[in-house]
Amino acid sequence: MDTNPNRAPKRPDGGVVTRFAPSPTGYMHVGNLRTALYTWLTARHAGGTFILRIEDTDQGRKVEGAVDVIYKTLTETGLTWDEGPDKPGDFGPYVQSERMGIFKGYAEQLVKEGKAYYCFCTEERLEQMRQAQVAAGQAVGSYDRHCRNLSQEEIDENLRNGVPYVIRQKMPLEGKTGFDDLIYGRIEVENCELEDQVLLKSDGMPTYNFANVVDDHLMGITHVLRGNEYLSSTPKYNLLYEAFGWDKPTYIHCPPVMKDAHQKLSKRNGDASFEDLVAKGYLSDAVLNYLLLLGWSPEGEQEIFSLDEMVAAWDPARISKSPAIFDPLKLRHINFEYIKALSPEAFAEKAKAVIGEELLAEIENADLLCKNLQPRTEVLGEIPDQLGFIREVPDYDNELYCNKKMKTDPATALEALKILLPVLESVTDWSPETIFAACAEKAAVLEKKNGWLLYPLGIALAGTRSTPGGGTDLAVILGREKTLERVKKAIEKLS
RNA sequence: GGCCCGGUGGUCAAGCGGCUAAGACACCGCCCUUUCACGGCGGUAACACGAGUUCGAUUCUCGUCCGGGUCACCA
Repeated sequence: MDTNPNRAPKRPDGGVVTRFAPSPTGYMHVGNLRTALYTWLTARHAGGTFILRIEDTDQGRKVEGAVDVIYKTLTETGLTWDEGPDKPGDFGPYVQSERMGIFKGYAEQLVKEGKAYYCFCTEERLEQMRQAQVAAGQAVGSYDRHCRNLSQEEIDENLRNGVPYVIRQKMPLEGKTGFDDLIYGRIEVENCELEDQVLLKSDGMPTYNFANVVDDHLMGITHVLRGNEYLSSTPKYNLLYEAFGWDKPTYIHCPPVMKDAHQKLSKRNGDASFEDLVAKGYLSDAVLNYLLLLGWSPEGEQEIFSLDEMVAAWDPARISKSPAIFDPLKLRHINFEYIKALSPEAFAEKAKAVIGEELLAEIENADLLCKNLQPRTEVLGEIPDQLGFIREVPDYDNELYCNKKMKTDPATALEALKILLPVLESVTDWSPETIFAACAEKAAVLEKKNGWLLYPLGIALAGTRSTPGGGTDLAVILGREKTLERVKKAIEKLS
């Protein structure tokens, strides 16, 4: 294995290279998606390279088709990647499980240089050590560096005898280690707080932290975006870069997306996945737009951003330091903005898909319905809730006819409907304009407000106060036959 | 517990020594109107607390409190 870092392919200097490195768990939860977005934006804003690396070394939770979910989500949201498992570049492989062979050499290089050492401690010894620490009232968890100063003879003998070992990094014993984070600024820790971390496990595989540093370096990553739970381990990352003499990346740690003040948003907490939101009728662009604003703010007042506008406006330094609670209500609103911006045709297509063939068949004028639905729809999946009246008029109380502003009550409604029935029957061209004109004309003759006549029509036709359209629109949506039939029934009910 | 990070209205947030402390969502009211919405206009509501620095602190420093993260041969 060639472990000479100078032999690894190098990217041209100056370009920003970022990477999104999800583990394939079978879903994309919105916190991850937000990280992907921020990472992508950081690359795109700088005209750099965005890499997709799959971290699939978590043997415990392999899920079939999980990688496809990642591809699908990124594709659907427009977060295109330049290199990835399906887009080989010069810095692959891009699936971590296929990279397992390259780490041992790097770890051994550090041993040779005296920056790391073989540790032959057994699980039992480590356990005893911890118990002793507890007994002594010391802080638990830190390795006592027993093998750090083994003699060369001891080491050689152990190796000869095939004693299992791990490779640990030698941490400095004194002083401080710090790093600069683009969001959090300078962060320093005492080196004595740092454990001699394991780089290579006894099975020859790298630990996550080690693999990450090596992979990021080999892939030429210049900006590392990740959750701020890594803030405490970043000094160790830096020490590793220093041990190898590699250039350190710019760190950009993002605060978490929360479910409430105490818990992170997670798969366990229910509908935190992108797929679920889309299934409920949120537009993928809207979800992405909401996520953009959850933990980041632009310089101006703009809130709705196309992908291109995001790229132009992006400034990672404006990422917030504190956690952000995911607010479904705000998401609804953003989604609503996107729905309103849809062309009537585009909306109708989406709406009809949700309504379904069966119900559609009972609607006389679906386009008019959709036109009325568009400004009343925040989430596509909730459209059917507004359509209960189409099949049949629900049971309702005649008190529904009371409306102060329209000056109506059951008595006036009966009067109005009786007047309306012949008017409607006489309409030959069953269009919204004609029907409304006929009704309005009648109202004028009666010297009543339109609402006095038409509010009762809406109740008669739908049996509910809130409907996608006024009385005359409902008449068109339901069709002539149903309309006349329902008006007659309502008159009976009121009589 | 040690170490690290955070703390502006209910939520997202602007602010980066001097402001009547933006804006958005939500909520309330009014207008528009053939219902409900959309839209328009207006309103309620915040700098966790205590010291210090300063002529002056939401902005800087320290402490307290609260919240989160992290302390594996897991990723």
